[in-house]
Amino acid sequence: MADVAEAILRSSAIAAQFGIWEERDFDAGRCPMRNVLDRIGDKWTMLVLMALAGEPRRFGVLLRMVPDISKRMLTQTLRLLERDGLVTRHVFATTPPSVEYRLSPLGLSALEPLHALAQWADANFATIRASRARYDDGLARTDP
Amino acid sequence: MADVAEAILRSSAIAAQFGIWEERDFDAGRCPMRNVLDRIGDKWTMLVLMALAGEPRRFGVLLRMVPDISKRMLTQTLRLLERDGLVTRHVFATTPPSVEYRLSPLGLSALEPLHALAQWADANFATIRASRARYDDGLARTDP
DNA sequence: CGGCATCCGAATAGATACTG
DNA sequence: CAGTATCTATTCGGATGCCG
Repeated sequence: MADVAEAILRSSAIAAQFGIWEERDFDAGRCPMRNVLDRIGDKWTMLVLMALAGEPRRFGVLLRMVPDISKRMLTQTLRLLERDGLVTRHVFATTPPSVEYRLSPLGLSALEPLHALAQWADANFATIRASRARYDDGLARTDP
Repeated sequence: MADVAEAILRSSAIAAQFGIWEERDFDAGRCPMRNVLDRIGDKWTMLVLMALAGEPRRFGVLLRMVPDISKRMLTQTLRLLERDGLVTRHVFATTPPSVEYRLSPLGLSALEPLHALAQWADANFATIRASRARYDDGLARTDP
């Protein structure tokens, strides 16, 4: 029961947050949530952050760790993370050159909410899949 | 200092999570995080969830609350949320018909990690903007 | 009021080839 | 090794019009 009460409180907090953002209008440039989601919500960012969570990684290592990502997309993702200050880039002037990427303190701090989200996703994915199956089945039966 | 240690712990947990998901391969259909991010990471889902946080809302109300969303996108977003079981749809056979959407218990539970993410976004957005400005400025100066 | 169908331009991302 | 450049296929989303 306590968690229901907490959920209600949270929903009020979210609703209030929505109100605040609404007043400042939701212009993508100024809304923090839209900005953050635009970044971590894309196809690869979250996987790259996770791959960097344990220790710094070199470009080629990341390329092999993150499944199916292309060099083009990995470069772009890393550049955007670097631009936002979540990741730092260190070039070692060896031959052949090697470049290491690591999470900044800011990037590390982002792992907290992202981990919470990951936990929720893991805990509720089965339920969601079941709901999808029911929904799709319902549609399928009414159609033919 | 304690929070640094916690951050390290979290990063290990994330790295471990990555390893688990990696083994089961990250196929979009089977990876919980990719599924969840594919949903809440799109342009409108988060805003719709926030608009529904406080109380149930009718379609037309949502259309006015969420800035710049079109009927097409609102319908699509609500359908996907309904399919995943985060939102329930209630039709009232009045004339003209009215349809109410509300968060399910599952949807309510999702607000917790999302709220954490929203807090992080709000707290760190200024830092991120500053980082972007520095980065862009650095690029601008080296170019011409 | 609450949708669905269609069209079309814009944005995304994969494939491929080339470079210091 | 760590990128960059270019081209193209696909996806996304806005606009519009129609319906119960």
